[in-house]
Amino acid sequence: MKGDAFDPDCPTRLILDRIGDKWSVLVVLGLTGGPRRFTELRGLIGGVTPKVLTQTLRAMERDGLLTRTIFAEVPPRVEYALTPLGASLRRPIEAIAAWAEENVEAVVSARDRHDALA
Amino acid sequence: MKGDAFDPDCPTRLILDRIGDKWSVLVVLGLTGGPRRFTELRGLIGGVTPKVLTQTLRAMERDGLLTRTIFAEVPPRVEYALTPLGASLRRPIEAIAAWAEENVEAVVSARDRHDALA
DNA sequence: TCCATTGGTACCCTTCGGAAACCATGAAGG
DNA sequence: CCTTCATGGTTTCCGAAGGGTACCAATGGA
Repeated sequence: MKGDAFDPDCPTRLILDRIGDKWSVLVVLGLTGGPRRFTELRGLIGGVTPKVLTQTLRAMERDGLLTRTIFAEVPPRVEYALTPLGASLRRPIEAIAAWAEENVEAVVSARDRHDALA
Repeated sequence: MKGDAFDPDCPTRLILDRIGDKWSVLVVLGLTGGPRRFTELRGLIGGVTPKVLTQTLRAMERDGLLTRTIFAEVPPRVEYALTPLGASLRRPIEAIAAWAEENVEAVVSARDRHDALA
């Protein structure tokens, strides 16, 4: 931690913005079990619309986090798979997810307590 | 990882959304060295506007991640400090930040390569 | 009297995320 | 020959959220 993440022009911020996208996090988690097709991912990740999923996947492909492979078949088949770079994100992301699961209750009760005296 | 983070109604998603807020991450990092005042944080975190910083701090207070202490002085003084719950977020957040710093170069070069053939 | 400091608000505008509808391809079925 | 179906998106529209700038209240000090 060199602290330069505070500088808005530091590229590290750029990464935080990408990870800050909740869908990217879920895509990484969704692809940990191996390659998946568009519709598969769409079903796996509840609540994502096709437009936003496309945007997310394109951006992650652009950043080298995953590959997009088109098979010239009918009906069309497109597979998404994590690159080694994308796979290396799993560990920190799972750390966040684990924290979330452990502390959901504390956060929710804090929120309820706060709302109670509002 | 129970996998229920994929369920949009799972409270874990709620946490991911909060962490997904890039400003929250930077606030946690900014408060690791001890309590700070509003203007201090504002200066430390480059590029944040007062409105958004206020929103972020209020939401984090609501969720029990930090405390907001007002001193009845003139000029007014307000200190923000991490709660134990908020402090426990440091470890996973620093893991993400470390990943970002290690892999910034790879991501940026992937992006450049992609843009080159566009 | 006028100014400076602090911790915000109020206002406005641009952008982004989300919902719903639509589309091109081509094999398969009738 | 015409229709149907599946896939992997795209297009359009809308409301909400993000962000920039200006401003404010309180009070001590010059």
